Amino acid sequence: MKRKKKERQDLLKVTLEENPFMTDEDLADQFSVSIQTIRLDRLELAIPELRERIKGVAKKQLDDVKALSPEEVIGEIVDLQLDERAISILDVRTEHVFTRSGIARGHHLFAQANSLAVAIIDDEMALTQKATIRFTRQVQAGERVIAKANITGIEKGRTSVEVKSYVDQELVFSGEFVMFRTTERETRRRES
Amino acid sequence: MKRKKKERQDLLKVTLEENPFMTDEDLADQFSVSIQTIRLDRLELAIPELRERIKGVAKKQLDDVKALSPEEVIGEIVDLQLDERAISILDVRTEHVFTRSGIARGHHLFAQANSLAVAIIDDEMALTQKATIRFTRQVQAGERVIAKANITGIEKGRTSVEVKSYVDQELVFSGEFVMFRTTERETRRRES
DNA sequence: ACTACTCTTAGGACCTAGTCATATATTCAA
DNA sequence: TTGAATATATGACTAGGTCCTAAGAGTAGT
Repeated sequence: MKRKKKERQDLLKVTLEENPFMTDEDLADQFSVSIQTIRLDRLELAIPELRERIKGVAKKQLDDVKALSPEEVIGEIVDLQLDERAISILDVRTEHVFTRSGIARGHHLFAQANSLAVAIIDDEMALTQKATIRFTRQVQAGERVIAKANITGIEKGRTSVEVKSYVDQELVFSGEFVMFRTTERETRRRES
Repeated sequence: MKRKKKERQDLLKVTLEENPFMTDEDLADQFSVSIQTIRLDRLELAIPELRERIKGVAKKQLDDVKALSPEEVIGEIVDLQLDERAISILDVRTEHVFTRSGIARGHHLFAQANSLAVAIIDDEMALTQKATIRFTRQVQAGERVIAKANITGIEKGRTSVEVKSYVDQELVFSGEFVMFRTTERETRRRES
């Protein structure tokens, strides 16, 4: 019965995915096999023991606290022509998506676009003043989003940037950003 | 030396808060006392052992994922009337701001507003389809942003949400979100 | 100086949820 | 029926604790 083992292991995998807190004993009970069999299964599937499992989950949790954006830019900038155009890449991973649907949360796509709009500005500082955005297609985990920004207009203190994001040539996001720029003569130096 | 013990225990507490992964042995080394002393300290402070600690952290993580609201949302929701209004609070900290200027990056304010717009929807799933946003005032680290969302219109499959964010009564952000909603008749149940 | 007290350290028995290695039993398919 | 795959059993060992008892160290009051 080759199928029996395979079946059990598949089930074991998903079972532990949605409830990592089960001991080998619990699992043995559930699948009506011996503890040793469960251990062998885990070994074959390279699933760590309970303690390591929950340690992993806990570590992730702690990382998530920092989450959203330690770096200055969301996504990796691969091309940058100041005051002209810029391109960045964002690999959508599980932490970017809704757990239920697997669809990327809007604010990550926005964050990528917004970061790019900031980066493209050739000035000391750039802030988003206004934006009109459109999410045209859902993005799943595992997909790579390429955002392309272009300057569409420069007036004194104000710059318009258009950002279009694609997954495989397909438009998933577009936005029109109005950026505010200053030349570092802002109200600064307020130590308190 | 009554202070010595108290001091150590206080330190122990904060140490474990920011790094729950330390064993008693690690802690004993750090404080140059015996393991037994650490155990006594934990006992007095009612701090559980390593395994229970990380189990707690991990459980929280998993709950958050399941709960859909708390951690899926940027900012803490303090009021929620489904399909009516919602309020969330975001404390802007150093990781949210540009290191140069100390001004909050737009996408965090957007993320808070977007999250709130998602949370307010009384349906299985909600996605942002379109948004027009405006950053009306810069937000510094240390400030508390209160976002208020109101439903402004519901049609079948589409809901308009208005979000206004304030720091001390002062408007810092406003946005008009068009949300897409579905009722969980998604492709699910694929055992393989 | 002696006692009283808190604090600290030490030791042993036990626990859980494993590890690894070895041996035996069961099952199935050729 | 025999051999390979699969399953189970057993024993020795581990980390990171628990709980309990006992004893030493430091300090204060009388």
